[in-house]
This record gives sequence, structure tokens and C-alpha cells, in this order.
Amino acid sequence: MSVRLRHEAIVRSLRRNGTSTVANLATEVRASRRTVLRDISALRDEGFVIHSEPGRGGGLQLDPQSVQTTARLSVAEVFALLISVASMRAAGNLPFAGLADAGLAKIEKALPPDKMRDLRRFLGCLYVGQLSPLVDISDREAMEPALLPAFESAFLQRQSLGFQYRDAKGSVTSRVVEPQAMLILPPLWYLVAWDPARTDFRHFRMDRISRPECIQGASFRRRRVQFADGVSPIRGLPR
Amino acid sequence: MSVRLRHEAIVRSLRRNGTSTVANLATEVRASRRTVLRDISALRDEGFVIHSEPGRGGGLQLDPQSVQTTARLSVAEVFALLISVASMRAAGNLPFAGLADAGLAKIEKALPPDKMRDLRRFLGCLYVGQLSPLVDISDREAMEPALLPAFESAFLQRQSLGFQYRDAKGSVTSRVVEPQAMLILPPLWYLVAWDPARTDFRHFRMDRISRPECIQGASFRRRRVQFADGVSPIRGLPR
DNA sequence: GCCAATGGTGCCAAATGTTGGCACCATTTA
DNA sequence: TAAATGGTGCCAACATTTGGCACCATTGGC
Repeated sequence: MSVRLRHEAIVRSLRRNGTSTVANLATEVRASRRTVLRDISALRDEGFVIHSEPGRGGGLQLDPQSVQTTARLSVAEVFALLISVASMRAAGNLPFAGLADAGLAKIEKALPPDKMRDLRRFLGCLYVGQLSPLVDISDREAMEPALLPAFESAFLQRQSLGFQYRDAKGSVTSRVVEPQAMLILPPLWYLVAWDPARTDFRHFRMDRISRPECIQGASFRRRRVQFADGVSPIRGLPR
Repeated sequence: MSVRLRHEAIVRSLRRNGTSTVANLATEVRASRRTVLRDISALRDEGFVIHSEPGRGGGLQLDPQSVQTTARLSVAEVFALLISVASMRAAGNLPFAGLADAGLAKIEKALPPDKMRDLRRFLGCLYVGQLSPLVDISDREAMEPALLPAFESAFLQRQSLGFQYRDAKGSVTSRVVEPQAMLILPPLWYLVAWDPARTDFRHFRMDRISRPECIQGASFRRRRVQFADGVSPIRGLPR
């Protein structure tokens, strides 16, 4: 049984029975407990709201409303979203552009046929250049695709982030920092983080970060990152 | 790229372009010819009706009525969309950014509460700069917000567009043109249009257009705007 | 306090599925 | 005929999924 079919089977079972347990579902779809738990997690990522409660009398419950939350967007809105993603891709932010694309794909799929026709006519008029002739990106590498998942958990769970950093001179250092903010100044992206080893804030150019990994352990506190009013945060950023 | 994403990309491409070839799709989704053929076969199994014809002039064509699904986005996807819109706003494309924002608002509204919480935590870590230090936009004005609605009807209904244009020297002329395409070369946007008064194509920098208005009346025909393969369309654009 | 049932996570080796070449075929149009 | 196209079979390299295991946290009943 393919992953997709199993996911559908799980949703159907939850919808039919109202509530169930991981062990039950595992028997039903003929997969292991572990696999069902992984599936549940995947379904939640896809937007299904599945309530769960550990302990006796608990179990899994599918929120029936979660399945029907379709956003109705106008053609122009979808078009504007498409453009923004296309611009971002053109600016070189491939990992994020890929993710945004995946989201857009879902939106487009939900678009009724007549709106789709309008969108096609719009798109026929659109060309997006690969490079901006005014931006010097000659010394710039692509951001690592692995950055996104690592950042996601680091930011959401406030965990320290370890990585290799290569500065403007080319020397590489190993860092473990507490991520505080992302700073986007197109076409460059920066990570603003507290460096415990240096007891100070540091800025890191994202495209110079490699081998990111989330450090499991005690979560740190948020620190205030403030830019004084009217003062550009650009000064002092790594070139 | 996962199988699922590739399938979606293929469906989207077929929907957008109406027709395509295996070789084209393979390039687009960065997979081999063989893989695309397998994907097509899988999509057909899933219920997509894809017409195909071998030989010159043939190609693949997706029956538009074949599938309907609902959109369910993950937090990361919404986040990526938010970032792309934010970047676009930072690059100065205010009218479109506003529209994209409106679309995103609808999506966010459809997001279940717990995902919304995650998203907010993400957003708390995000600052988007107003200017790129590497891009010289000193001589560039903002695009008029009125441009978008006028363009929407002009493009969709193929109506002529009238506006005031200020060239690089500062002299202002009144134009009535037939919009053919938009060309985005960040950070500048261009309107590619047929100018009947000059019986030729003209490029207009969007930020130099003011007082746009849609001319009600007979709709014009689309003209082919083609860039030769490998030839940059940048040459000859207004500075 | 203790226990069993439950959801949840990390890890790893084995099983399974995917991918991209390659050769080859059939059809169509110039 | 030649070139472009869709389509199939095969297979080794590669990537992903799976299930088992140990373990943790929470819950409710005894």
C-alpha cells in the first residue's frame, strides 16, 4: 500500500469512527505503530487538524472542519503571489522559492477552471529575468537547502543552531549560536543571533552558512533585537 | 524534488501552458525524460486525462475538467509565501505586494489556530529591510497603485491602455498602446506594448508611467513577443 | 504511588521504491 | 527519408520508507 493510499485510509477511518487509537489504525491499514505515527504527523503538516491525548481514554480525533477550509482567492491575487515567488526565485532564494511554489501549486489546483483560464492569460504576459543586471551577485553562493528545516526547528523551539561559517576572507569557523531574527535585505539574507561564546550579537550572511544543525537541549530565551528608529541596520553587516 | 511535488509541477505546467512536450517538462522539473513519462502514466492512473500525440506538432495536453481538489497549506509553505511577498515589497513593488497580501490574508484566515500560532512565532523572527544596499534605485520612483487595476482589465480584456510617460530625459508624452507583456528584471518592471502611432513595439519602465486608464472599445489582437534563444531582452530597454 | 494504556521521538538496518541511462519501437510531419 | 515526438522494457545506482526497539511524557484508575 502506497503512502498516499495509507494517508487516505487513515483520514477515512477517523472520519467514519470519529475517534481511534494509533494501535487500531495500525491494524486497520496493516502498518506498524511507528509508521502510523509518522503518517499522522505528515497529515498534520498537510493541514488536517487531528486532536490527540495521551493516557487512558484518550485517542485520536479528526477535526471535521479542518478538511473544508478552502481559501477562495481572486485571479489577480494568485497572480500577485506567483509574481512574488517568481521574483524571489529570480533573486536566488531557491530553497524558499521551492517551498512557496509547493504552496502555490495547491492553491492553483483548487482554482476553478474558468479562473484558471484567466490566470493563463495573465501568465502569458509575464517574463521573469534570471538575474538582475543591477545586482552584483558574483561572489554569492546559493543558500543550502538544509537551512530551512534546521531554521524552522531552531526558531520554533528556540534551540541553538550549530554551523560552519566562512567569513569574507574565506576562513571557516564553527559556531553555536542562539538564532534571534532573520534579516532580509535583498538580495542578501542574514541571520541575527546571540553568540554565547562572544557574549554579543553577531550577523551571519546566510549564503555563507553550511552544515547547519539544530542542537538539542535546553531552549534559550528570546533577546530583544532592536533597531533604533531611522537607523539602518545595514551598517556593520558582513560584506 | 519529491514525486508528489513533481506531479504537481507537471500538472501545473500543463494547465498553464495548455500543451507541452515530454522533453520540455523534463527540463522544467529537472528530471529525466523517462521519469516524466512514468509520471504522466501515474497521473493518468490517478484520473488526470492527458491527451498525447506522437510526432511533430504533437505534444501533451491536459483535459482541464479532469481534477478538483482543495488547498491545504503547511505552515512552512505559508511562511515561504509571506517571505516572498515581503521581499517583493522590500524591492519596491508596492501595488502587487498589496494584492498578494490580500490573498495571503485569506489563506491565513483558513489556517487552523494552532498553525496560526506557529506562524506567528515564525513571523516574530522576521525583519525585511526597506532597501537593498547593493541595488541602485536612487533614480527610481514607486509604481502607481492605480497601475494594477488598469493593467488587469487591459490584459484580460485586451483593451488599449492610455497613460503619461516620462522618459529618461524627463520629457513627458501621452501614449495609447496595446499591452502585450510584462517584463520583470528585478528591481525594474517593464511594459512591453505595441504602439499603433509608431507601428512598432515599445518598452516602458513601469515606474515612469502615470495616470493609466483603460480605453473602452474594440479589443486588439495579441502579437507575438519573442526573445531569440539565449538573447537577453535587456538590450534596448529604457534606462 | 504505581501501573497500564496511550501519544510521541530518535535511531538504525533492512526492505522497498525511485531514478536515469540505454536501446528500441511506432507515429507523424516536413 | 529524417527528425521530432510519445512510449516500453530493463537494470544498476541511489533514495526513501518501514518496522522494530528503546525510551519519554501524560493520563486515569487502582
